[in-house]
Amino acid sequence: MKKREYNCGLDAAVDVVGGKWKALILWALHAAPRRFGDLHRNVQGISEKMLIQQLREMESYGLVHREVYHQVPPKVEYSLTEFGVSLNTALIPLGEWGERHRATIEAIPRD
Amino acid sequence: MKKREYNCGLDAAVDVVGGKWKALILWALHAAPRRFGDLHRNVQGISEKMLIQQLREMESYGLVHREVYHQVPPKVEYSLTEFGVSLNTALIPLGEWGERHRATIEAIPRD
DNA sequence: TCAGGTACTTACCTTAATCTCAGTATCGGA
DNA sequence: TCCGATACTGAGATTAAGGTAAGTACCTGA
Repeated sequence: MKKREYNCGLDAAVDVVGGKWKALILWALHAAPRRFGDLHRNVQGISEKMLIQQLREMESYGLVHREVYHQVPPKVEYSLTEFGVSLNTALIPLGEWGERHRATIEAIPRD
Repeated sequence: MKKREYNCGLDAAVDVVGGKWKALILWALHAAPRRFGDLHRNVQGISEKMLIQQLREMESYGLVHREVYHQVPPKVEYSLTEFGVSLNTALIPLGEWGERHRATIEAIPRD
């Protein structure tokens, strides 16, 4: 996130959820809390570094809660806060749109 | 857009609408077709180069229609296609979420 | 003592996104 | 002939995002 002032709500929302991974991570957390390794397996293609970086950012935004269990080997669970749930809910129609038009989107030529 | 294959609909949608400007341009077009200069004035902070670049991209995705009027000085109008309208509609809840939590989002510390 | 499992952390590098700023094309009218 | 209006276009630089690979820390149980 770069800006502090926005022209409209969508501007602000895209700034929060933009980037390659945030929406996917949010999505992966929608059903239940997940451990770090679990998320790593679930969000395909993400590196450990990126995963943590994004989780930390979202934690600082108040979207995600981080729960540490003091065990060895360590266990850390991530879950959505209420704020995170509300964002996830707002993303549902966009996800459905993407699902509905997936073939079209994948067929768009790029170079 | 970089990818050709997605894990879920949201993944695809974020790839389409991601970046700093696309959602805002889409939004600016929701009410009516607009001329280039009009858009430029309406999407605050965007440079001419970025505006065209994004419009062309969205045109190639089939989201935006470009209508040229052969006049001097030139007149070009951009409007949403049906596909663009459907995406815009899917973005409404996200826009509302951003509006509702705008103050919270603006208050997030960044560095 | 030492390997194993989990969750990070760090340094460094590559690529992609965005910005700045100057320039082009067209034609009607002063 | 030259200016103004509009819609671009391009070079070059800067900034941000993302990736790779190796290393750390902890305790447990063999």
